[in-house]
Amino acid sequence: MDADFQLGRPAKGARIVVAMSGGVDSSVVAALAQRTGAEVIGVTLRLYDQGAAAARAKSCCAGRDIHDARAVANRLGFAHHVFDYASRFKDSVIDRFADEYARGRTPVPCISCNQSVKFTDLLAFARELGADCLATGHYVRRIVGANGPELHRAIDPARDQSYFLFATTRDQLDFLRFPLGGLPKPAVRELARELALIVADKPDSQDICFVPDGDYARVVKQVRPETAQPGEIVDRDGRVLGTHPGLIHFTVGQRRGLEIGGQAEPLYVLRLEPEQQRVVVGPKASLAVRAARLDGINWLGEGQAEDLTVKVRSLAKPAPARLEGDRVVFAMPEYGVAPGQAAVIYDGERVLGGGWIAETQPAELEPA
RNA sequence: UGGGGCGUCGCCAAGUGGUAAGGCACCGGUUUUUGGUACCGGCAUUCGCAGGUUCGAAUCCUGCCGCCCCAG
Repeated sequence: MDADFQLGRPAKGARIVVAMSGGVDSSVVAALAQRTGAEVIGVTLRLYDQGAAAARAKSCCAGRDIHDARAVANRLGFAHHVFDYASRFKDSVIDRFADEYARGRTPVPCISCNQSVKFTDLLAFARELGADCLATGHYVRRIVGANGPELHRAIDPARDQSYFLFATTRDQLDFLRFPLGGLPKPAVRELARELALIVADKPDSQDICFVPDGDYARVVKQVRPETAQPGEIVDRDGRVLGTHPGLIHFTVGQRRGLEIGGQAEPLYVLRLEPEQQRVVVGPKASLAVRAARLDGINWLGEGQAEDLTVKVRSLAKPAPARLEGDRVVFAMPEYGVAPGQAAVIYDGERVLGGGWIAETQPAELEPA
């Protein structure tokens, strides 16, 4: 299996920098890069202090993973560098993550990370190294069209990571390569086994990489202790139904953790009110959203396309929608649309762009 | 201390003689490079307590305890 790194010139003499997390995917990317005959330079970033995270098998970019990345580079025989980006990562990802929760929003740290540390800092560094491109293990496709490189969803919808890459700029896309976007995950693992890479059977990463045990609220409290404010859980009419240990434990659409029993149907978080430290809850029907206003929009398309689809979460199938200025209007109601999350806009398989959800409009009129 | 009603899992609640529904909550799992959702599984040998009747009671009887309402 060979991958096209779209170098635009003979691979011999070209230089490919590979962002290596220490996982299977980016390790295979490095192997594929080397197969082209180009010079490969593996780069692994230390993103946060190890400590508890280091012991965690499913994390990325901590001690264990750095070791693994290096082992892969050694085995395949190319240069490998480790850089400490912990300070930058804290400013751009962790602090922002905590600040968003403090504002009653629900952040997507993986997008912040791609936006800043990976596609700004690391990418600039790769350019300084005189590289022809920066390759990553993201499951997404870069397809060169009439107007330059386009971003497309991965072949395998179950692995597609385009949601996390909506903020990629044209300039960044120009330099980036995603050789795995056209491959099914099993093939990647198979290749890793063939190459006897130490990471071939490593579990996929999941959850937030810098949260060692899934307890993200603890991390937020560490960074912003003032966010641990208890408050009331109220219904849409303001009736107090219970209390909560802090807004940071909740997100729009969330059902579990409210600890309110005796209801005929489940209650979901409808919105967070940071000024009052209140969690507003209601039945599922009240969760329906018909439109969302976006900010921080990044646009990779040319002009306006019809028949758009939009994803408001990474997994979900893209849902039919249309664009009205900075608003996305869904053809069918969406549920669990949280401010702070991303809305990513597609024309078929192609990523046209996206933005951060600033506010949403309920599909049903709330009783005044 | 006259009358009436009620007491079934953390909450709501079905069940009036045949051997404890269901919902919510909670817990576990599946899925997943964000949060969440969804789905699957678990969750009262026991029905306020103590006796009694019966082959058999949460369901009938007696007493006690607790709560609520009305009236004094």
